[in-house]
Amino acid sequence: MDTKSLATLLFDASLPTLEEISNTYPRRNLKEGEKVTRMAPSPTGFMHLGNLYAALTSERLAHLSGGTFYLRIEDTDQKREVEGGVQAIIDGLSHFGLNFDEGALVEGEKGIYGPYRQRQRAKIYQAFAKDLVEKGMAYPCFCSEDELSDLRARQEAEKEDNLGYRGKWAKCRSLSLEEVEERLAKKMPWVLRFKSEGSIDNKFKFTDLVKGDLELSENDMDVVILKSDGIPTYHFAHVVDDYLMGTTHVVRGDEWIATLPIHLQLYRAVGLKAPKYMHIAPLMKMDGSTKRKLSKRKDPELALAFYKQEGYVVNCVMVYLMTLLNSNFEEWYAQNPDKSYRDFPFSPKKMSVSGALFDLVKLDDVSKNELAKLSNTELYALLETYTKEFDKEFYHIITAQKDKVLEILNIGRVGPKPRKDIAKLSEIKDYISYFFPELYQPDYQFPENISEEDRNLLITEYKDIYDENDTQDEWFQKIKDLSEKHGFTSNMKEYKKNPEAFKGNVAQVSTVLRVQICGRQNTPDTYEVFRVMGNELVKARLSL
RNA sequence: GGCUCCAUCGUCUAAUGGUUAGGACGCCGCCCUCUCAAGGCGGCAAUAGGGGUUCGAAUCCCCUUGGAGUCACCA
Repeated sequence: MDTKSLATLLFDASLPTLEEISNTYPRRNLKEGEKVTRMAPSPTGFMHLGNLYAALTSERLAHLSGGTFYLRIEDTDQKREVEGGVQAIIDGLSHFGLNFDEGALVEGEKGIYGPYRQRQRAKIYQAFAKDLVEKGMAYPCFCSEDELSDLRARQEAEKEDNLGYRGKWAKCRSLSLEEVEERLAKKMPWVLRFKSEGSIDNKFKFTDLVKGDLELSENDMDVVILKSDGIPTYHFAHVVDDYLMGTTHVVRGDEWIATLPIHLQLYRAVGLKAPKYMHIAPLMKMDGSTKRKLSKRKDPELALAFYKQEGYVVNCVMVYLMTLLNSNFEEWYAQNPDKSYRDFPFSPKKMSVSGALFDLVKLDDVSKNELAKLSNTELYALLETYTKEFDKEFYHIITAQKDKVLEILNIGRVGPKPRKDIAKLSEIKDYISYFFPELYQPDYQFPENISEEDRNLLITEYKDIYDENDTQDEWFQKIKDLSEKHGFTSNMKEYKKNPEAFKGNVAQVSTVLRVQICGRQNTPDTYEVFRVMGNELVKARLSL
């Protein structure tokens, strides 16, 4: 077979030479230990927590080493592409604080290793493919979809363990130059297949930075490297791009381990050095009684957009993801509560080899702790941004009374043990609604052991004695006095010993006042609440 | 089904052949307390099963079972 002629037959003469290509893509000049990683999504317009998790791993690895994190768009499958998909990816990640040093932008791109959109790199892949054809390592295949499914059917009938276009089944392997010419003349569509010399019986060892030592079989399938539209498959594009763009560490989901032998084989064939690999375990989710990896199609509630909409604060989500990423992060963070997750000495060695279940309850706990660290002004700023996008009504209310809202958010926030009762921004509206007449929806559930008569008496008398200038001690003394006056003890210990001796206790009296004024049974410290609420509103709500 | 990987409380995990199998979340109880949240103290809760190797196994080996992933002109 005259492979040079075959190559000329198949490819445009205007393709750049490999030398020209390597001149356009200089090797990166990296310092010792400096890493270059990338995120390489297909622009399907949908990102979920699992994508963010993988992106965070890549980003941390690069930036902790002083290296580069870039974005490459894998748009080789036009069918799956969604309008605005690139925008969704970039917006999603930048919302969560992950920024790219180079690569695709919504419009255009930055960096000298572009284009960063694979479809625009068609000629580059074709040049490498042509070279493989010339070397006799790739060949055109004219098999139709029907022929391929026939092939699979025959293999299954023969109880073949390894299905696929390989060895003796690869009939286009043996096409002569004339036969190829003839089919080309008939305008038959073709794909380019890599001619595998590997054998499934040959095992080799491979060291993955996360998974450790793996024993894999050589690939023996003649995989498609260029599709009939001249665009490469993932396998080929990955090999070419990650070399040319100088990726040092490929971080990707462990579903790629199965095809790793293909990639290593292709690297050898094109004569380029393979990067290091980190195959990370995917985030899992409970589906009925079994767990499975997060899916774009099945788990819309895990979309990044969903978390934003729910008001999960970026830093909280990131801290939670870090706890999943490195088992020793939590301990480190507990000892360094004032540091950013970005300061954590993340290590691939500490990554889990099997997939972790995504735990919303734990995320809430992490979030409450994080939000408790914020000042009232910081929390207000987050709330303002959030409500502006997702709750216009509330946005107008809080911006019109910003000082009041700041005071409300400050209740129980200062001091060594700040309240931890907010997990996400969407909860704040209900949490503080009773301060605002326009949101107030009282639910009057009074203590059942206090008669309506006593209750009304307590409320009416309290209205007369409440003074917003009282200190906390004076304030509470008044409530105690009021309680005692009507037969409710202010001594909780006494009450516990002998509840029958009293009508009730001061806690119940306080609850009456809380419910009457706040319209609910649970609030922060009512002294603070009443004070922030203001004399006028407190007195108004005490008016029966 | 073939191949690859994985297996410690419900969940995330620690324990590099010698620990009383540790922590965190959740749950339960008690304390504190004007309610709630927080906080403090305590409790429930795990080495999938079976064989080896060894003075000694969660840890090393084998088998079984279970789980995940993958077998496209998708990535």
